[in-house]
Amino acid sequence: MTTILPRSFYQRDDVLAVSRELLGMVLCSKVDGVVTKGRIVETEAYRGPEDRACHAYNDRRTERTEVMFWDGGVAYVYLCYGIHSLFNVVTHCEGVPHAVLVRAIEPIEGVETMRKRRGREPLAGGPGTLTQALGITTAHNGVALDGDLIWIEEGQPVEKVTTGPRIGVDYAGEWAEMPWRFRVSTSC
DNA sequence: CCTACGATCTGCT
DNA sequence: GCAGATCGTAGGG
Repeated sequence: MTTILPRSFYQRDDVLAVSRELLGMVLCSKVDGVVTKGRIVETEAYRGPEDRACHAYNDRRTERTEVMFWDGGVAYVYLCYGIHSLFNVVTHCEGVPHAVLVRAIEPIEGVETMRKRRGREPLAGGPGTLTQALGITTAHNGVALDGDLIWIEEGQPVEKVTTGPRIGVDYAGEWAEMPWRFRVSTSC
């Protein structure tokens, strides 16, 4: 018996808590009739409008960032470097652009399909590779996370979490130093 | 309309 | 360790 995270999980006002608590949860997709799943092991929180590293910094509301302003519980998928689709979970309520970037997962189900989609290692150890493994593209931008395309299931509790600054946001000044990156600790 | 650049990955050194 | 790939956005003219 598996439990799918309800929209209320995402709609809370603390994006840092959601980011941390997503560790250990299971990100699932159904694409081309195939279900693939992976355990979330790394996330980053983005807290617009005050967070300069966030696309929606200073309430910048455009066609791309629009989804971040929606009510929590939908997917924000955008293209990075013209190549990679990056998957985020939108949190908080309508009008507040908070989101959590999923940076890495550990394959659980549909591993052969992931191998086929990727064609190389690592299977899903980065934000751009995990979307490829799960078949997630920008076509999924705005889809509900309690639907049957993309959803997140409750997983095993996480033992230990390490935090640190977010990756690739050096341009964001003091905001780049915020310890808003969360990882499942590999050490004992 | 036009141009600069990015929440990355890969292959080669 | 580093540069090139590659194209949708955003912002300025």
